[in-house]
Amino acid sequence: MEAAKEDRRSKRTRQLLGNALVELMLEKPFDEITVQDILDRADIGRSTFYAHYTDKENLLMSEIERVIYQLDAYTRAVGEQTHLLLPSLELFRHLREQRRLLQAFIWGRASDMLTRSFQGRVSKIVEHNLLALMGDTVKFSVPLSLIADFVTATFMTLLRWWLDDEMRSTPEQMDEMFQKLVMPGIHAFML
Amino acid sequence: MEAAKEDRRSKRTRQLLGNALVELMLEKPFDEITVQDILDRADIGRSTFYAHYTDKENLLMSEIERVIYQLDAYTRAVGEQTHLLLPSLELFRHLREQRRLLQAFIWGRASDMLTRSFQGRVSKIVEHNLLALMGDTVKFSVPLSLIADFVTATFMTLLRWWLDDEMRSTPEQMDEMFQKLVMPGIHAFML
DNA sequence: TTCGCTATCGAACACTATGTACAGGATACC
DNA sequence: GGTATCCTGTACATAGTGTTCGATAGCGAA
Repeated sequence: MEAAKEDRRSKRTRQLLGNALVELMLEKPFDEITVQDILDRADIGRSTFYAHYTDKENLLMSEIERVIYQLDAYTRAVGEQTHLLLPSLELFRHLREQRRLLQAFIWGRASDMLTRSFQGRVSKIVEHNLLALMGDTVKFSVPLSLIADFVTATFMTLLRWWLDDEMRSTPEQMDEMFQKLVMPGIHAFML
Repeated sequence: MEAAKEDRRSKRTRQLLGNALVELMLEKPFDEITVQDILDRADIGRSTFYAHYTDKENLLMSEIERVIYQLDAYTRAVGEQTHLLLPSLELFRHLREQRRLLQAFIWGRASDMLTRSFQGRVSKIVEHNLLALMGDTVKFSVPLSLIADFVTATFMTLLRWWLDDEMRSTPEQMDEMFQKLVMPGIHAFML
């Protein structure tokens, strides 16, 4: 929406730094990675790094935001489907393309930060769809936020399991498992 | 079972350091806590710290292990109850007593490490009970490890939600929610 | 192509935290 | 009371962080 004009050099630098971090996170945990490591890998000068980011953490966050943004754009492109709590099939399909990136976060022990952002985003979708889905006719005997957390956590669990299993299952199979695990539990709380 | 004889001084030192860390984690995230902070809070000399622990992380881990150990001892005392996947009611009761400690881990952003250890321990219980519960008569259409992960993740989600909600619900209510959320989903995968 | 602007470079620097070493004093154990 | 063990305080080497600045190179617009 803004920053339409970014200097080629800046863009290049940011990309190099981001890629370097991801590569390194495939090799060792995030907090064992030093700024110097990133600099060497990206072949970028020290002062340049600090011209773009305040921190290692700052760089990590900006990478996370990129993932979330793409995920967001994707779900928006897919359109609203209020017949489901989550467009889970589409999400699994989309995330399969991001395997390398997701793996980096998990190997790099930065999965909790990813999960946190993820959780925030996915929870919103779930709450929104939950409301739209049932108008005012259906109520729950527990807080919506808890339902949303449950749905999200299950999704994340499946995602992690999928990655550990080297993504052998198809997105369709993952989606089926997800629906089967999650929906019956939720129905138990409808009034 | 071993190390029955530990010098009073050592024990005291370890306790002071552990408590100091927990106190500090109630105030700020773990990786913003410096060894010096811990030393000041515990009023312990620098070299003494390194005589006991190699690291900040090392100290954290030993605190986590203490929690897990207690949890383990508790569930063992409660006895095996194979009519359930998890002695969840007992766990909720037990964990209510540990509120301060749990809160420290969550506020201190060290919840992922706690969760990891927790997950490992709880998953074993679940897998064990799952097998004992159904002998060879019942099979699942998905790997047991996935079921275990699902159960554990849901438990952890409820636990986190409970803490965020300042533990307003009773252990009994928590247990009921847990059972309702988890069991229907699992039945869907029984063959 | 030229010109002005901005990003990058690299080296130097101050600062903070880490982990180690050691000698002298205190405390626990038997 | 004697001895082993732990604690203390200081000093030090090392490593990583974040900043500064003058020089250089690359960009984009006229």
